[in-house]
Amino acid sequence: MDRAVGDLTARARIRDAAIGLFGERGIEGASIRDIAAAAGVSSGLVRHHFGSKEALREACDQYAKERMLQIGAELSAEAGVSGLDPVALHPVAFPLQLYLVRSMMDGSETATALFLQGVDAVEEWSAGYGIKPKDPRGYAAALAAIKLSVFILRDQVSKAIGEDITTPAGYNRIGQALMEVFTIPLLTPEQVEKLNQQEK
Amino acid sequence: MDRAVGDLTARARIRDAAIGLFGERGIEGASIRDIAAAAGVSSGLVRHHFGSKEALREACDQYAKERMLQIGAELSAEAGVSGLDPVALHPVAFPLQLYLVRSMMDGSETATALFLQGVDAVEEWSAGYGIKPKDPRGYAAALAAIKLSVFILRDQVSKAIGEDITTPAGYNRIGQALMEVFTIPLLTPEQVEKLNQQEK
DNA sequence: GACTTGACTACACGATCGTGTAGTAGTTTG
DNA sequence: CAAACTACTACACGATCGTGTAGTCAAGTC
Repeated sequence: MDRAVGDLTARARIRDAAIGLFGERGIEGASIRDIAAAAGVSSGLVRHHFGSKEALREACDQYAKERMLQIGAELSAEAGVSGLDPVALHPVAFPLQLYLVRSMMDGSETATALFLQGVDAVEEWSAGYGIKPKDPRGYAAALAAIKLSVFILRDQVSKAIGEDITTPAGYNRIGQALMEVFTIPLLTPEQVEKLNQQEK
Repeated sequence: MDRAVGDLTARARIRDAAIGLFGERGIEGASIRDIAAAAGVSSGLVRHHFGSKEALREACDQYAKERMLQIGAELSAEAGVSGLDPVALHPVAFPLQLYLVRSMMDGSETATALFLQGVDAVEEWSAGYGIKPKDPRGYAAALAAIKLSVFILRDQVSKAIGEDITTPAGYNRIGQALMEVFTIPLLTPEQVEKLNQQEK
């Protein structure tokens, strides 16, 4: 029988279902039986292919990481994009990003390593861009965290602006708003100096 | 017997233990037995005082919300602070903030309402501050989310900068870095315009 | 054609979960 | 003093969890 496009193997379906459910409900919140049901297989098959829940999670980590890097490479190849990469907004990358953040929050080393890699990238980019923060590393870490913030709080942000940011329209809107955060100086250097003195 | 300062009632100890464990491990990750053990009581007493896990969570939501607003009011009374409020950095507020974010991510209405309240505050403040974004609501939502991002990813950010941001020193450092994000314009309005045209 | 191998299911296991029940000790109330 | 109430513990319950075991079935191998 021919395999139609999107007609994945059971192993791939399990992995995709796991990434989806883990990302939505967290690692603890999604049971192997839930994942098996979502993939349309028995729970035993999950164990057969991945051995344990922890191993399944590591496989998801690895796959999500590779796909994210792959998508990022594709996007930066087809257009010279700026440091505020649009990877996170890519339709395929979206569930991957959700999963990685959840996994990261639950202590995944792979996901954390990917974050650190992102911080490195931001740091290099900002240096090449001519930005000279007093603390380049801290600056890059803050920017990297900010890039994920809207993702993590997607439900709350959606509710706040009255528009689902997981749709292209809402996504665009919050993307624009984020750009304005980076465009409008909220504080002048003088104000920062003043605040620093208050703290002492 | 006199009650020493900090010698809380069992009910308060349970609530505080729940906020701590829920915040660290997530709602699903912390069992009633864990919470009871952390509070030094039997698991039955948790049920006696709060009825159910869901009710315990709602009590934690309510308490955390009230305490956060209370701390915020105290801080803004003792010093006219700017819109980038230092509430989140207050030592007492820290575990409360951790809890609220977790609860929010797990779908708490109370925590989400507090977030929306924060967006309102940011929007009002930025308007009074003379900031004129094209999308004031989206801008405020993005800023509110950013304020929480460093919190949520505290472990990863700490690892990235090689310093624990839950300590005063590390906290100060990442706070400064965040201020620089708001001080240094990353994109000029012309660049934003250019990016918008690319998307179409 | 017998044998092996891998994909897959069905089912049972111990542990842990939230919850329910029964009962004790101490204080308050009439 | 007795009754009632509150704080609290011990323990048992059904459900669900991750995991383990046994076995089916089809495809490939010699």
